[in-house]
Amino acid sequence: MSTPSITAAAHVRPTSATIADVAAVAGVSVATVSRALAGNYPVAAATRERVQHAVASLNYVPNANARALAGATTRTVGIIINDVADPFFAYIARGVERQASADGRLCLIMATNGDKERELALVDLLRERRTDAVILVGGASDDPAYRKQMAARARALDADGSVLVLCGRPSLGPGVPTKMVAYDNEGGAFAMTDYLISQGHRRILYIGGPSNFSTTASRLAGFNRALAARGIAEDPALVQQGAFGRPFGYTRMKEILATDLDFSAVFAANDVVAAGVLQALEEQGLRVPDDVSLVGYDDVPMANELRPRLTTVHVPLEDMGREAVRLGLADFSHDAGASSDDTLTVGTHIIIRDSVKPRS
Amino acid sequence: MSTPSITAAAHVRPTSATIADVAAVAGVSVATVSRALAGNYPVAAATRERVQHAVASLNYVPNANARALAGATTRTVGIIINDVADPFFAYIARGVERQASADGRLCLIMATNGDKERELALVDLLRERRTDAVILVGGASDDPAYRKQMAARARALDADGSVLVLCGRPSLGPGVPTKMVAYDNEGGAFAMTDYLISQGHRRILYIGGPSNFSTTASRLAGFNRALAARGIAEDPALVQQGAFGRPFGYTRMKEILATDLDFSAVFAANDVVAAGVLQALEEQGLRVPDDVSLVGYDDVPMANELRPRLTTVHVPLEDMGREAVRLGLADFSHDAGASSDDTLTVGTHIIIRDSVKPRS
DNA sequence: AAAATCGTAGTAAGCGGTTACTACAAAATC
DNA sequence: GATTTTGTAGTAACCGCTTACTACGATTTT
Repeated sequence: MSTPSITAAAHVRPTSATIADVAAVAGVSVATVSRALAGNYPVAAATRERVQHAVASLNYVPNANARALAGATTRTVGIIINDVADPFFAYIARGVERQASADGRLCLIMATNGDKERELALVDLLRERRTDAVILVGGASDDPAYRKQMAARARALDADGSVLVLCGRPSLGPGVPTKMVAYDNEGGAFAMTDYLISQGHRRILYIGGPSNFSTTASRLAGFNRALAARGIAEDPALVQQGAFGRPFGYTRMKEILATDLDFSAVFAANDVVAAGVLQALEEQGLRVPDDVSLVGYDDVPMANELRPRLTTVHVPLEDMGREAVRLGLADFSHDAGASSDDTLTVGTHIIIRDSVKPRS
Repeated sequence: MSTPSITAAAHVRPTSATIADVAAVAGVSVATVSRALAGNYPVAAATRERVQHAVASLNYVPNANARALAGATTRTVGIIINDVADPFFAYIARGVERQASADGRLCLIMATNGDKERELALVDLLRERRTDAVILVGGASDDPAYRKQMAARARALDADGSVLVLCGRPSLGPGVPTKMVAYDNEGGAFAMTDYLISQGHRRILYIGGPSNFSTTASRLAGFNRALAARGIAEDPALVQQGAFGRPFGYTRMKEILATDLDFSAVFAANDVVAAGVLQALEEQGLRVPDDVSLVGYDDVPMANELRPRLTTVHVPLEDMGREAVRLGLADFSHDAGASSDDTLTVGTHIIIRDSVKPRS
């Protein structure tokens, strides 16, 4: 780097100017510097100016770690998602970052890649950081052992004066101290399925999403409820679970096309799966929507770039992220007494584009 | 939350167990607890076990802020990007998160939304946090005042024992202590332009990217060099700068189509702009690639979902993020003496898909 | 003019860790 | 048996800030 040390010099970690240095230069006490900078205590104008000069001349910035240790907050929120580059998570993360930033917070982000053990470990890492809130995003496993462990962490965070916010995932059970921002997975799936049925489709293939995963379960529940409401029997062959992700949609659709399964529409568990399904269909010479209708879920930007443009369920991802932060920081807000609600549900609605046609 | 306080109770900030609590429970000194946990100093097996029991029973996790204050590192890297949800940045961020995580670091992420004042402020915020490295991603303004200010921050970070890593943006000048991971913008644009020319295109419209922005400048330079190499004169009317982003591509293309400008191919400054251009072309009844050829830059996943699938320049975004972290943490690695190189350039190459046809 | 009030600034006790230095049995060496 | 070495563990001094408490000259009040 810029300052090559003399060969014989012992390794000395370079350190920045401290508040004591500023105090020395300004000729005041450290308390005065702290106050001049914080502005929460009267300091004479002339003194304040001397301090500011010293700060500038030393290129001083306060040490946030020391500040966090002495003060009451780290001014940080943590967010745990599946994958930083997956648009579903990225849009929620954008909302989190924007709201956190608006609240003067910085944002620690980390990815689990779908590994629930790792998720637990990451929550612990965030607990070490003493973040003001930790936000857990996206569907969760329903494994009881895992749920128990996560509940324990929720209690620990609560005891530490932090909050665990669940964003788009189910409750950890009654009495477990968490806040939640939920969205209507079941209702969105119901509405979409009902729409497909209204277009004359009766054999609808539901594809994607891990089984025993909260998001999948809700969407599937809405799907089945819509079927039942219209008096259509469930057919296990028409429900193909497995994973989220484009490759899954592509591969599983290919496999199905190799069988003689009969269906006129496909409900993909999310838009990304739908993209994979679309490719498989295309490669088989099947046209969407003329030969088969296709819908997705989430309404990520890609849905609008696919051809045909994908009919899907809109989920206000960025808003969810914002709300998660609001909920998490509610205790820090001005009127600390005001008890905000602990859970908030955002709505979903279907967006009709070009990928569905009435069954001929 | 879970433990509603009794109405009259004074507000007491809940605090977590400390190392002193653990020491008391285990019946040892705090030093012993610290050592048992760090494992960098011999502790009798029996003692270690008592400590571990105490830790478990108290649900103790060490306070990372205190640790950072007393120790030498925060085990954190900071990354500053334009937009969390933009795939270009999201993929780089994914690389950063993954490598940081592999190195036992957490990742502070923040977005500038393209505001360079904000970018400067964010670097200061990161300096306060004493992160091990701060990574600045994406093209930068060439405004001299801005560059001067950023250079000052690079020096400050260096003096603090941190590093400023520039990822995909030009140097701040000789002597400014930074590390860099660069990619060959100029070369990629040259190769792509040359390819278009080889397909018979001579009037190529270059569209998108802010002027006086490093990324645009390099891509445009490659574009012009390819033209020159083939003896084609530059035509100012064929260079349409302005911004990145889908809306810009759409709007500007619409405007151009309202004129009688002649061109047979469009080189969009990036894939997202290309998506907007594609829509404008479509709406005008122009078919790609039959009526006009279209190419992009970056090779984000969306490029492969467009129809026609977009021919574009591949940039190894995730790798760039990983390398930025490697470079930034190089001083922390095992053999601290080994001076790794301060700058690294990753290659780009063109990906031929379906959006270009030879000019008829 | 004495007393009370006000505006400013300093002193020092934490916050929760790490680690250099010291202490002291038990084991090894002479 | 006396001395040195070794293995463990304790003491206490930081790291860089915030803030309760104290101090004190200048105004006001009585």
